Amino acid sequence: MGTNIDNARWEMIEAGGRTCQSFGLNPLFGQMYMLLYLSREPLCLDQLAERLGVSKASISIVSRQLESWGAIRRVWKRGDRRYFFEAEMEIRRLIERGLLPSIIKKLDSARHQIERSLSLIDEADSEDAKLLRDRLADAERRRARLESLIDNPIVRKLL
Amino acid sequence: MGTNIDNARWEMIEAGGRTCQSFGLNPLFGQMYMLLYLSREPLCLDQLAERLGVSKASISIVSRQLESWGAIRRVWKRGDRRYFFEAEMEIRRLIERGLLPSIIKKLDSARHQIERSLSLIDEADSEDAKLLRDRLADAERRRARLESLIDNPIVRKLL
DNA sequence: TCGATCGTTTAGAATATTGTAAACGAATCG
DNA sequence: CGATTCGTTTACAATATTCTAAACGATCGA
Repeated sequence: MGTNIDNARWEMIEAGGRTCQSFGLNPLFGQMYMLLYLSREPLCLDQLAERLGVSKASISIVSRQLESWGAIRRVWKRGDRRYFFEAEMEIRRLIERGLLPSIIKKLDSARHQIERSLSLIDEADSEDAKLLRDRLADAERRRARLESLIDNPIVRKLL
Repeated sequence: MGTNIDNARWEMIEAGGRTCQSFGLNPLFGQMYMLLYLSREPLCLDQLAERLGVSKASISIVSRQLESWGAIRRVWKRGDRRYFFEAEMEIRRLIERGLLPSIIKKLDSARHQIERSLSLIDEADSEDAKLLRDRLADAERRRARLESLIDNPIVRKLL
């Protein structure tokens, strides 16, 4: 009956890959996270490569990216030179360390761009300039609303 | 002083492209939406192609995708065979028609996959099966939480 | 110190995405 | 009706992404 378990696990891994792909990411991100998420124990690079059927080089690159997002963690076993990866199980930490910082960064860069474009037309007084100013102000209102949504304590709690 | 206005607009268009790119999307989506968002009047395919410096074929494909997401709208001028596009200015509508449906679809497909994997190991009773069941149940809890977050009236209002 | 193991880097192959020109069908107008 | 305009489709070129094998440096143990 091991086959059914393997199938169930593998389908989840594939689904994780497809989900990542649908967000424009390398499917390996989702596959690797899911494999670790469903694994009893942490896995080393070679195990990850073997089970996902890709080279160790890919695993090396993708795993460091996943780690930088806080989605997986590096752990050591004493007396073993290798290191192992385990999935971050606390979704809150994953969101707070990985997702939110990147969104906040984008929102910040958007604010900078809007301000910069506004300053470029500071002295202009044409109809076109007025329209552009209006639209940029509107965009800034949208942007600020999103920002406050993220900071909202109620929303934070729900995450 | 038309140059400064053009610069301000073009920088916003480029920023829109970069934002889309950072989400793994074709930059043209962001560029095109931003161009329409900052435009006084709706623009036709040829105008979009000319102003963004790409072929009409690309515009044709990308515009229909944007339209299907509810990000832009098709409008007609009487006595003109061409049709024109304008940006959807109501961010709420954009979220409700474009973003949320796609998220809901993903959450739904995730639920299906979890259920399917659970049913595959229905009869299994090994330690591995138990662990997998636990993890899948945990994943389902996460998923359901996200779903309820989207449905939460407080959150809906904030959007 | 030598050989083995481990993780990383790199050069380039394989693949997927994106963009174009040209062909096309449909609608419009003289 | 032709001729023209408009949007779409298609075949293919350009580009970007993803993956691998091989080389590499570091570390450990014999």
